[in-house]
Amino acid sequence: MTFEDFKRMVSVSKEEICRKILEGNRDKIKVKKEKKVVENLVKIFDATLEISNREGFSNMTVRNLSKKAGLSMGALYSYFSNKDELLEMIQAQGREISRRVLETQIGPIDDPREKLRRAIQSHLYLSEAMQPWFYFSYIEARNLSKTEQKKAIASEIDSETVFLEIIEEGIRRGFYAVKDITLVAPVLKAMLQDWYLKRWKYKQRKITIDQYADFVVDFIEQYLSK
Amino acid sequence: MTFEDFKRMVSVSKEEICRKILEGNRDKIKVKKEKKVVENLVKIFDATLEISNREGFSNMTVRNLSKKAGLSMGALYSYFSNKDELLEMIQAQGREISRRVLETQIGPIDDPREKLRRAIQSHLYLSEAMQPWFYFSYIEARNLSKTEQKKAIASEIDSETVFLEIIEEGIRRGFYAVKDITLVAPVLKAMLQDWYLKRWKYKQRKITIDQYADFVVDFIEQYLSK
DNA sequence: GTCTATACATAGATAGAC
DNA sequence: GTCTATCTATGTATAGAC
Repeated sequence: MTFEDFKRMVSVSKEEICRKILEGNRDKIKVKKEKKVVENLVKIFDATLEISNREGFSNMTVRNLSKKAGLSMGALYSYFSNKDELLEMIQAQGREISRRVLETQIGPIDDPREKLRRAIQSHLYLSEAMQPWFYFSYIEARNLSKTEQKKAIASEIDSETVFLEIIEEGIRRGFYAVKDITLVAPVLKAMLQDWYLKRWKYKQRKITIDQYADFVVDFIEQYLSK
Repeated sequence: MTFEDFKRMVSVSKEEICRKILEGNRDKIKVKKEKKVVENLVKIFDATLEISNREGFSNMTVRNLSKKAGLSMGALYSYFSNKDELLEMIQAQGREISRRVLETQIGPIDDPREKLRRAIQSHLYLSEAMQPWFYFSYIEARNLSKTEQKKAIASEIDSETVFLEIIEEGIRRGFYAVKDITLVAPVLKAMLQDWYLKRWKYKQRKITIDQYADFVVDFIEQYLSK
């Protein structure tokens, strides 16, 4: 599967995402016309991600957001009741999509080696297709409330566990060498995150997503091979 | 060399660091008594790092800082002329110390394999000894002015180049396999950074710094080995 | 549903007494 | 060298007209 195939398969269009956000937040959003809501949510999240990823969420004023999104301040507050709620909505949706996509991508695969490759690839592809969301989620997690921070941490641990279990299965089935793998999943996560955290670096050096994916897979497999 | 040896060798005490900051900023700091300055700078940076690493630099108010540092707001402004300058001072000092320590630690070593190991170890040890500084520098780099951001990027590239050149030398001298190493240094950096960015994770799992260092060295060497 | 106008709080920064 | 008091700008959030 290429990156283009991936984008077609998983529905990560802005409208799609905003429709899901609406579903999960009917109580918080005051406006009732579904079409209108989705339309405006796209504007709001686009603007929020753009401003925040440039100058930080706490430096983004609602006035700035209003201007960039093309909605008045009053109108904005019909879609969220305060700034923190806006932050939470984006974070929650990011987690939800990650979990779902990863699950559907690797669920059916049996061979642990193939499964590991696809898990790495899917993770990178998804973070590429939704780069602003992933960057935002990582960087702004610190601005969440204590309870929401716990959810972010749980999500990180969760996706790490997915990798760990694939590797353990690979060892059990004799595909990988028997060795201490405590730190493999954590550093693998770090490598995957670096792709969207340091986009500037890889762009500048003209590294494609497939080159990066191949490298990470190769790197990990060398370590796990007997 | 153990972590304890390292801390004794390189002078990374708060006073030491603040004395260096004073040297580089005599023009910006209005107070003249050297002893007093160092004493207060320690309080100011301690408080800044503590508050910022918890809730972000932009969410830290000068009032909060004043309270935590035990100095009035008026007094604070004798040590920096505005909040951004405070940010820059910390960042500049972090870069300077990193560069210097890394250089002195690996400078004299000849064998590329030994050099690579020491570079990884020193980098981790330093980031451990100065964890709040490193965390702050990474996270708050985005709040710097465009010119200062360029310096931060240059510093990242610079330390990456150190690793790259050691590895190239290792290949030339026949210690490592001849293969494409374009992405080795970037992901190595990502792994080193993860240690101070996700302190909570490694602490919780009781991973020691030496365990982590050994793993990263092993991981990289497996990949580079013929 | 969306706007404008505004209330109210809190931010960064400084002046002038001590 | 340090403090308190205060200025001014800007922040979030809402009320009420359209």
